[in-house]
This record gives sequence, C-alpha cells and structure tokens, in this order.
Amino acid sequence: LTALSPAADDGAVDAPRTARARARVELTARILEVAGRHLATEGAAGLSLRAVARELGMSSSAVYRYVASRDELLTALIIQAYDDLGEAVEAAEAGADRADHLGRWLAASRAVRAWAGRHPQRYALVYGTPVPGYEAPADTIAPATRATAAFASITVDAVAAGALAPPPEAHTDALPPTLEADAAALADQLFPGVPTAVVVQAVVAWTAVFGLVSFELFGQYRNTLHDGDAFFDHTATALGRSVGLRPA
Amino acid sequence: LTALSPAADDGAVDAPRTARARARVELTARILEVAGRHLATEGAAGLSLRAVARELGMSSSAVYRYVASRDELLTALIIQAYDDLGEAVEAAEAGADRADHLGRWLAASRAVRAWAGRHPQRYALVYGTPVPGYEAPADTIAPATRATAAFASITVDAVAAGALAPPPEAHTDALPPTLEADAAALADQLFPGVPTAVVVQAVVAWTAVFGLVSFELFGQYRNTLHDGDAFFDHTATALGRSVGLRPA
DNA sequence: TGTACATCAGTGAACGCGCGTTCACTGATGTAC
DNA sequence: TGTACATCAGTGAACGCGCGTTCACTGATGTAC
Repeated sequence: LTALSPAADDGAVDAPRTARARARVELTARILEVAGRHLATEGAAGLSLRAVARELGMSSSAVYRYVASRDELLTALIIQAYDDLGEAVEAAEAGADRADHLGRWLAASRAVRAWAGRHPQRYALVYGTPVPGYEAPADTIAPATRATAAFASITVDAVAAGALAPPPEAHTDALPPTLEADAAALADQLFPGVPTAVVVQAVVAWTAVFGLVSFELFGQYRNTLHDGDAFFDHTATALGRSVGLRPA
Repeated sequence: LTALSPAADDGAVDAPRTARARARVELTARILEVAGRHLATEGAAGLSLRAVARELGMSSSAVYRYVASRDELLTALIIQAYDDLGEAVEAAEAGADRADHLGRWLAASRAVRAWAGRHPQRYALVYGTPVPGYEAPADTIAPATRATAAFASITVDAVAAGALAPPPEAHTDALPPTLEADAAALADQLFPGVPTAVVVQAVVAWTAVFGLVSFELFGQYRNTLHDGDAFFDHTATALGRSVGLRPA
C-alpha cells in the first residue's frame, strides 16, 4: 500500500495492468505484512530482511527487488504505525458526542492506550527509544502528527463552541516570551483560535497521556498499580479537565 | 563498585588484602566504566562484551572472569543508572529551601531533565523501551525507586507541614475502589500521611515529568518546541501546583 | 625462610550463529514491430 | 498473430562483519606447612 518501490513509479498508479505489476503490488504488501508481524514479536532491533525472506520462502536477495534497504522497510513500518494509531484515535474520538469534549478526550486517550496494548512493539517503535543508527526521513513527519491533530481538534472545538472551562488563575500567568512564540506557532498549525496558555496546557496533557501509556507499557508501575484501567481513566479525565474540557 | 562477582564473596569485603584481590576490584570497576561509556555512545543494544574487552586490551574470554554474562553487565549498568539519577535528584532537591515545596519539586524535575540530557542512553536504558530479551532481576527494584522516593518525599513534607494547597473540587471526587486500594498501598510505602487522592495526583505529575523528558529526548517535539528550557520549567511548575505544592 | 600445592587470570582457538548487501546469472513476462 | 528484444523476478554463492560463550591450556600469584 505504501509507496515503497526501488524503481520510479510512473503516473498510472491506479490499476496495475500486467500480471507482473499485480504480483509486485501483492508481494510488496506481503513483505510489509510479514515485516510488521516480525516487528510485533521481535521488536525493531530484531527486524531482519533475511528472516522476512525466509518466511516468504524466497531468497534474501530477492527482497531487494521490493525494498531498497532495511531502513526503508523500517520507515514504511513507522509510517504505517503512525497512521494506524492516528486512525484508531480519530475513530474513537469520532464516536463520542461532539459536544462532550471531555468524553472525546477520554475516548481519544483510551484509544492510545488500547492501541499501545495491542501493539506494544509498534508503539515502542514510534514513541519509545529511537532506533539506534536510524534517522527518520521527511515522509514520517506528516503521519506522525495525525494522532496529535486528533487530540488538538477537541480543544479547538471546545474553544469554538465557547465550552472551555475558565482556566485556574495559575494558568493565566503570562508565558515567558520564547514559550509564547512557540505556542503561537503551534496555535497557527494545530490549534486555531486557542489561547496560547491553553495550547501549552493541551500539549502537556497530551504528553502526560503518552507518558502514562509508556510507563505502564514499559513496566514502571510494576508492583505499584494493579488496576491499570481505573488509574488510567481517572487520570486521563483529570488531564482533560486540566485543559478546560467539560462533559456535554 | 557494584557486587558483580561470578564467584561467591566471603565476608571480608572491606579492604582487599592481596594484589590479586586489588587487581580484581580495579579491573571490575574498569570493565563497568568502559561498558558504561560504550552504552552511552552505542546504546544498550550495541553494548558488546567483545568491544569492551578490546578497549581494555584483553581477550574476550578474559572478561568472563569478571562478568558472568552480558545480561549481568547490563543489570549492573541499570542499577548504576538508577542510582546515579536518584542521587542527582536527591542532591538537587536537597539544595532547595525545605519550606519551598514547589521549588523543591521544580529542582527535582530539572534534575531529571538535566541528567537525561547528559546521559540520554542511560536514561533510555531505564525509562525507555525495555531491552528485548532482557528480564530485570530483583536487584534492580530497590534502586529503581530512589528517584521516585525523592519526589514523593516533597509531597509528604508538604502534607506534614500543613502547606499543601486545598485540592480543586474535581480532585475531591472519591476514587474508584480498586484505585483507592492501590493508592492506599502506595501511601503506606512512599507517601505516609498523604491522602489517596493526592497520592494519585502526585503519581500522575511525576509520570508527566518523565513523559515530558522522554518526549523531548526522543524527538517528539521536533519542529514544534524550540525553547525546551522555558517549556519545561513552566510545565514542571504547573505539575507541581497540580499536586498542591506551593512556594515558601 | 623455603618448598609443594592450589587457586586464579588470561590466552587463543573454536563453535555456531545471524546479519545486510552485492553480483553474475537463468528464466519468465512484457512490448514493439 | 508471431517473432525479436528488452525488462524484470528470483537464485545461490559470496563478502565481510560481529556477536556470546566455551574450553583446554600456560603461567603467575597466593597459601599452608
């Protein structure tokens, strides 16, 4: 599905006419799928072109007809992971009552946690320790913001609807100038119409959600928190409230 | 420094009498030190016994006189990292005015961030993606709580001093029963005298601090936040406030 | 103080493993006339 | 519709690399008498 061709594509991407072209599309997809499964079990460091080739019953060199290098395969998997997570968050968020901004926040947060639980290695791939020696190319930037954008839209909607709770006094303090500039730029890109102080708070809350998920997934709560569900729901709700989001 | 002997130690650990014993202590320390440097540059996945041996000018097999396996070496490095971070947090926190609980929180938070910035790979080793195939043994549990305990003590002191700000109404809601139980157990261990709702809030705030550090370190804020210092200080302060901590 | 034995450090070769990537080559599929 | 040539998929061997760990062995250090 992802453009992953070592050769250059022509214009006609739609329907592959020849048997060769169809086979190429299919095998490329299968390579990606098998690689995804290997990633899920072995982790990014254990992803090996040779192992993928073995599972597909082809020689290791044959894979190079479809993938230029191991790094390119990793990039495709990263993009896929970002997209998959983004889609899950969007879908969950879309399932909640539009006017219930806190509910939307909780739904989005739960979606992150659920997705991470289902795909721990893929989550680690994009939100964990960077893969050593791997430099993410530019193609990964756009998909990377998809989940973030879904979170941002909730606050944007709440502000637009005039439904944002008034911030506590502590948050009305002026931001330091450099932070103000960063927040203003962010407001332009992802948070149109949202005051900078709220933007900062939203970034923090969103970071905290991912922090919670990472800590739970990477085992930092071992032996301390036993009911992960209750803790997460309670906490994610509180974080949504800290942004000023409210139920319908 | 760490007990890392393949053979069993006797009682007399203090001063190694013989030249052999002194050489053993020294070489063990050098192995740990070189391994630490390799970890810092290559990351956990790239840590290799052979490379360490090479740098020390000895054969790879000789290392096995001092270290039982690669995993044991990793364990020693993990313990060292936890201890080092814990010490940094303790020291920073101890440098602030005892009555300025918010200041202590900020100092501790900054210490985490600074330490992580100085030792990104060591931070990743303990708070990033778990090393695949490695199972942390029991010895790592105690050092792991050191930094956490330093954070907890701030809230404990604030409660004991009667200096905790009254929580906003949203946080006075009763906790769900299972979460209440977890929080009560935590209160026993790390937060004596602290109400369970505040314990939960403290865990969240502390998680958020680590989430911020991880996101910054692992590159999630690339192209969005340029003044990391300002953002972090602002945010860490807000998180401390969310627990109820106040300046002197 | 001196000898006999036990302990330990360190060596070098080897086992067995897996990896990414390249290259010359065969044989099937596609294309232009 | 049929042939001649170009394109592409896939093979198998090879290069060069690095790893953790084991093992039989030498030679130095320590210990007990």
